[in-house]
Amino acid sequence: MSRKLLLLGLLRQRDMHGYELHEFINRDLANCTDLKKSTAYFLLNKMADDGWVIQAIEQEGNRPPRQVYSLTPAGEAAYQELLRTNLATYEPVYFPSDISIAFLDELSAAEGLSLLSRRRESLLELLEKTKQAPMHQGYLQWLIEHQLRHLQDELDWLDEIILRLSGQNASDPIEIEE
Amino acid sequence: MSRKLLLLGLLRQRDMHGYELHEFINRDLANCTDLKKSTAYFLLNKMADDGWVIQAIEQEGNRPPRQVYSLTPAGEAAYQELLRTNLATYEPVYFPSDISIAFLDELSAAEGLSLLSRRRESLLELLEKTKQAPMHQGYLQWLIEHQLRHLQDELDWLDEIILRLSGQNASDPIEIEE
DNA sequence: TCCTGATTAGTCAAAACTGACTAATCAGGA
DNA sequence: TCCTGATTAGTCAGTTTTGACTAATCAGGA
Repeated sequence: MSRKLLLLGLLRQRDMHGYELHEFINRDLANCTDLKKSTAYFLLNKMADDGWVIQAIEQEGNRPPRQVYSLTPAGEAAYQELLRTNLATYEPVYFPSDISIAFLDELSAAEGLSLLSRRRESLLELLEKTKQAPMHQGYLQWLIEHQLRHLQDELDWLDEIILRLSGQNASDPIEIEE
Repeated sequence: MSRKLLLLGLLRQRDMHGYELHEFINRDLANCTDLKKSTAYFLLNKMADDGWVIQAIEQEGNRPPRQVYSLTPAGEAAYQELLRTNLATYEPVYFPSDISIAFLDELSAAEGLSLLSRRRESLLELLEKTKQAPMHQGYLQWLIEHQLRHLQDELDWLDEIILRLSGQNASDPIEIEE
């Protein structure tokens, strides 16, 4: 749903072809969503079937022809509705990397710590990459700021559980807090 | 990947049938992952095909027979590997609810604020529900704690952007920060 | 006893998503 | 000029995920 909203919102600003949409999203919005090329095409086709967008064939110079998409009135209406629904609801997110935390007691504290420090590396790398993200106009910048805050919070949390684990002997019973 | 790890990890503790697995995950781990029933069955079948688990037919009383799953040695090996990979990497998450933020300039500040306050309601509700989550043993509790911290951070962020938006007149140009 | 609605335990077709592949064109150096 | 590797613009078959449905059994009250 949010992916469709994104595509519609971008097409609303100006007509684009599929590849261009995908390029923009993957270069400039990589830290906000991950939309694979084939998914973008799939959604565009679906929205064309539903009459939300129309495809026009455009030929530029010698290059092979390409599909340029633009919003229809129905697409504009869908956009308005999706925008409001998305704004008004909070979609929960889950942390796939948390699952292994649940099974930490299968490992020695030493191995757990060593693996988690590799996770820390990988998180740090992501944080740095996000900091390098190009500046955006207007509210787009907020998305990056949000992700940045989130990654910082994640780092804090990871350090916290590394600390807890460090204070524990492998054979000690696990302490459960109230 | 993390879903398979979860199923394997649970089956490792004791044999279960599909419905039981799904029940446990949806009741006790609802704030850590969302695994639909049909997805659980799909994954279990796949893992059976791959020789990670075996199905045994169990009949209890008069009830219709059901498939009980248990780990094979190959499943145990897969579990060990998935556990370490999952622990050692940080999987990024994206916020589907952020997409509409990017298009906030399409709305008047008043309408944006009203929609965001409904979002705040929905987030608050989720936060309360998560606080009500039953206590868990050992590291499982950490997952809930993580989700709780995260939701609290999300609330802080939401309040921050509501504040920023409140200070803005609908017709003012958008301020971009350094 | 019979009926009703909740619980248990799934199945299945359809929808959504992805990775791997194709094929053209262009830029640049040998 | 010709060759090579990068860029552009997709397609498509396969995988993953889901919602809607089925069908049995059980608990409890009328």
